[in-house]
Amino acid sequence: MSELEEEYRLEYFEANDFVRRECTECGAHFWTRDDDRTTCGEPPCEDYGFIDNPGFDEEHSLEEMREAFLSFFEEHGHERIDPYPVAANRWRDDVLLTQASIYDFQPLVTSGQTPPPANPLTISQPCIRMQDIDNVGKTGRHTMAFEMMAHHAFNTRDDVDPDEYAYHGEVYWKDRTVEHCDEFFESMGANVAEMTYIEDPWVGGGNAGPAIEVIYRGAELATLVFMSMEQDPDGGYGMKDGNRYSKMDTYVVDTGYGLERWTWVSQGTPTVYEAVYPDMIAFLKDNAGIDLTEEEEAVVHHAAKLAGHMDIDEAEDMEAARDAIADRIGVSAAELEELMEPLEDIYAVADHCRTLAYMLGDEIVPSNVGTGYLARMVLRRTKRLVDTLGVDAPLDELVDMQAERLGYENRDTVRDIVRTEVEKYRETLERGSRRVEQLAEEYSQRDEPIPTDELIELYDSHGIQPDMVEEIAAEKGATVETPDDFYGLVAERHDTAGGAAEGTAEDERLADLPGTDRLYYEDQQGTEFEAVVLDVFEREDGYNVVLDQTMFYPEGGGQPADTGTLSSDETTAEVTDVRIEDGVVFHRTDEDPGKGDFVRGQIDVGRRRQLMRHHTATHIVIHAARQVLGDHIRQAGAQKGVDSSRIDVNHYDRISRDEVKEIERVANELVMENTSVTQEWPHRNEAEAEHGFDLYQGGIPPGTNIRLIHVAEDVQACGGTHVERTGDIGTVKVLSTERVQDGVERLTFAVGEAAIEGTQETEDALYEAAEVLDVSPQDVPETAERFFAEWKERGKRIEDLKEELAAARAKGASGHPGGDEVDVGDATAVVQRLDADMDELRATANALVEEGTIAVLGSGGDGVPAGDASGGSSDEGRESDGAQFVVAVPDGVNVNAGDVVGELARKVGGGGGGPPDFAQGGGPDADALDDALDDAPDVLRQVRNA
RNA sequence: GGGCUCGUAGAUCAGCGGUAGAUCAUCCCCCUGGCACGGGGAAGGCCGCGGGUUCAAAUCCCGCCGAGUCCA
Repeated sequence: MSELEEEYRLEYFEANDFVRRECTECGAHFWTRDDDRTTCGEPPCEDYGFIDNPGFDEEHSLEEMREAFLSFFEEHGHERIDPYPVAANRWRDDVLLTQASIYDFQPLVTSGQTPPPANPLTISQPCIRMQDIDNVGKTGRHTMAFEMMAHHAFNTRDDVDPDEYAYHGEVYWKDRTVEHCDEFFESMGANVAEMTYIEDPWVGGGNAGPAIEVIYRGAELATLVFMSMEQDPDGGYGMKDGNRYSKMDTYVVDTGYGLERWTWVSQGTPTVYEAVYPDMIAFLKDNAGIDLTEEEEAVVHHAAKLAGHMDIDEAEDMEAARDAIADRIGVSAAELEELMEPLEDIYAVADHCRTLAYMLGDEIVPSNVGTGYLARMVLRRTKRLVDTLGVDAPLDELVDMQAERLGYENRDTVRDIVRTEVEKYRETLERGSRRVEQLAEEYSQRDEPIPTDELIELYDSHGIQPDMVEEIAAEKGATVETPDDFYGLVAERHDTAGGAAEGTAEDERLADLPGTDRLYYEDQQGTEFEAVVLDVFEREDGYNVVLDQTMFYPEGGGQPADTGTLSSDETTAEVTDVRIEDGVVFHRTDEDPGKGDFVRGQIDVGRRRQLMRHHTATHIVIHAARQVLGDHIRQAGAQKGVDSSRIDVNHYDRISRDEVKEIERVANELVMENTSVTQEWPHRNEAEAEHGFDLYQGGIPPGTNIRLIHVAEDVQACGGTHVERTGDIGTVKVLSTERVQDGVERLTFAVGEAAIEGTQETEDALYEAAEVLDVSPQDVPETAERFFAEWKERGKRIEDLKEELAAARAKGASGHPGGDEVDVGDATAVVQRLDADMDELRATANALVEEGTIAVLGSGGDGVPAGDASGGSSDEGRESDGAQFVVAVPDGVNVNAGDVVGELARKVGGGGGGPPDFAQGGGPDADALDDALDDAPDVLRQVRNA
């Protein structure tokens, strides 16, 4: 059936008397030494056979197992490699977390562009698989964090050019891989006669190949993948994903041995967790006060054994599985649940804490983006579990237990981050529950369930899970119906089609061009050069010029392109932009310098110098930020400029003013030391071995050799141009900090002249403010504070006075002067023009109503003279800002104030309205104000009659 | 990177075009032998900032700043 069948006929199998069988249960093909075997051995075809019956010579801890594996492969010609971080986005941009050891070598090594750090190699790689999060603790075998033990060999076919790839020839392939695996497990004391090798072709990430699952006593101990094909519509192999594949020039041995699995198998405990985290589980049980009787212990043990070999990979099967298990043990499902749930939570907590230790230990900073978001999710979930269990140890302590076990050195920072995060979560929960309580009260009063869209809103915008809503709502007597497809509905809200980027096709002439010689690396200070024009491409707004060599730096690594000129004997062309594609540098010019001609290149020195200063300064600022804020500081993005540059760094808190000052101090210290800035091109594996992945602050360059820039003890892989000595930077000034995402802080800074200018600008603002206040700059804060306080006080005083004035006016008005008193049926009204602002009008109207009269007040302006005290604009006086009315009606008088205002406002070309007892309005035509007021008595009577 | 929500009194929030409010906290008074409670009153607001629309903006629209949250 499989087109790969031939691939599995290994000499090793033949030589060792293996037979190929088809599983009578699932139909899979497998290889075994046991002639009588009929099934493949993998659950559900067969039960776990190692629980209470350890599968190896002796019990081993995780540490012992790891060492046994690594030293076995060392003894068999492999070099032991240090693990990579779990944050895979440190060396690749297509994934967030390391999910397998092969991730360490994708895509540059597996494609042959970069040599592996050793060949063959063996490694113990910490991995995190978030997709298993719901199963952790429940199935007995799923963990989110695990170590993948592996041996890898990177091969190229003999018939390819030895120089085409970064490694050449075959190290070993399928036979040796299976042999190693077989021998390793035999050396651990496994009974190899019980082992089966299942044929299970592998497909993933555009690659594919034959693969073998290694099964022992029902447990999958290893997967041996032979990555050798790539997706190709015309390929000769059809794989299970429905695509066609063809053979590649490179072929890679990718093995994965689950360290936790075989530690478990060696111990034969009911669950993997008890084998892997015995200490932490004991601690948590003790802390949560879980003390089972012997009888209960027996039930749990029995249930765990059953759960282990039931196929419950999906969370929704969980309940059915639990029922079935309860049935088989002979207890009620409810009893079993009560017994099992706390234990499951404890298992999950232990696993999650290890996950967090990996993430935070590898310097992931919690945030609402990227890996930081994943870390936050895990942390919050763990916190919920810990609270449910009633464990009173703080979470940072629990995570620290794992961080200590894993040997991390930044444990204090990790604890600090956990504490900060827990506090943030507490605040979110508090905010959230207040919100839910309110909603719950509202809906319980109306006797309605809380609607689904409210639920979605609560989750999507406020991070509150439906089960939490249910809990709080129940307390308030409200009901909630969470739809089954809740998370689907949330996803729908996010369903917006993203536009696909359009690719641009380049001329085929391009392919023939040689890579441009880049003089800016040889001589970073150089500004003039001579070159031959190899080709010129006409573009809409100019020309793309390709030279044999250039000193122009193309945009890259956050450093903008150089500008300048290319001149021949006849013309001088302005270079406005420079780009690099596949090693070819394109100079965008306004004129055609002529193909085949000699040109003299001249780059804009001032611009370049400033860019170089900023680039070197970027390294210095990162370095300083690291020293001040902690080792977790890492560049999350950068943009250099002429006037200022910015870098984004991961940090779990806002950067305080004091920290900014300290960063400036440390940075400028480096500048004043005036140490030389050096570059080197070491082999990447040596560079990585010596400096680690922190080299790659600004992205991962391909190639065997990489360029390193040293500034004092700071080392970064970097393709940019730099000054010769740190003193050339002059000075570094941090202009501002902003929070660009949660967990990502942006530092904007300037160097050299730009730093001085930046400081001067700030000073100017201060001096101007000082001048306005007529005090010395030092006194500005205090004075501003005093003025602001006085200003507020005056505002209040004016309010009070207006009210007093209004009351006095009202009294006066009823004694006639200033206003006309009109009889409107059984009430009297005062109609009055009063050029004052709205507040004053309202106050007066209120005072009149107090006196028992209807108030109809009109204003043609606020009565304040045009302009202000400094009044310069007397040329036109002040344009009238229109007419305003306030109409107020006392209780019990049958006049609708809104109608009156509406009618009056219409006469001045505007509108108005308001409640029946107090309405406001106005219009632009102030000249018609008096006429409108004259008509007011009629309007009042009309409205009354209506 | 994208979506959504929120910035109003010291705190928590209501108001969502028409006179800025409630509760708690604060201060004063009453009740009591004293305290808690209770009752009465007062003080406390650039309604985040800046534009726009409108006769009128806390309220509608746009931009910025700040905070939160979900997804990749």
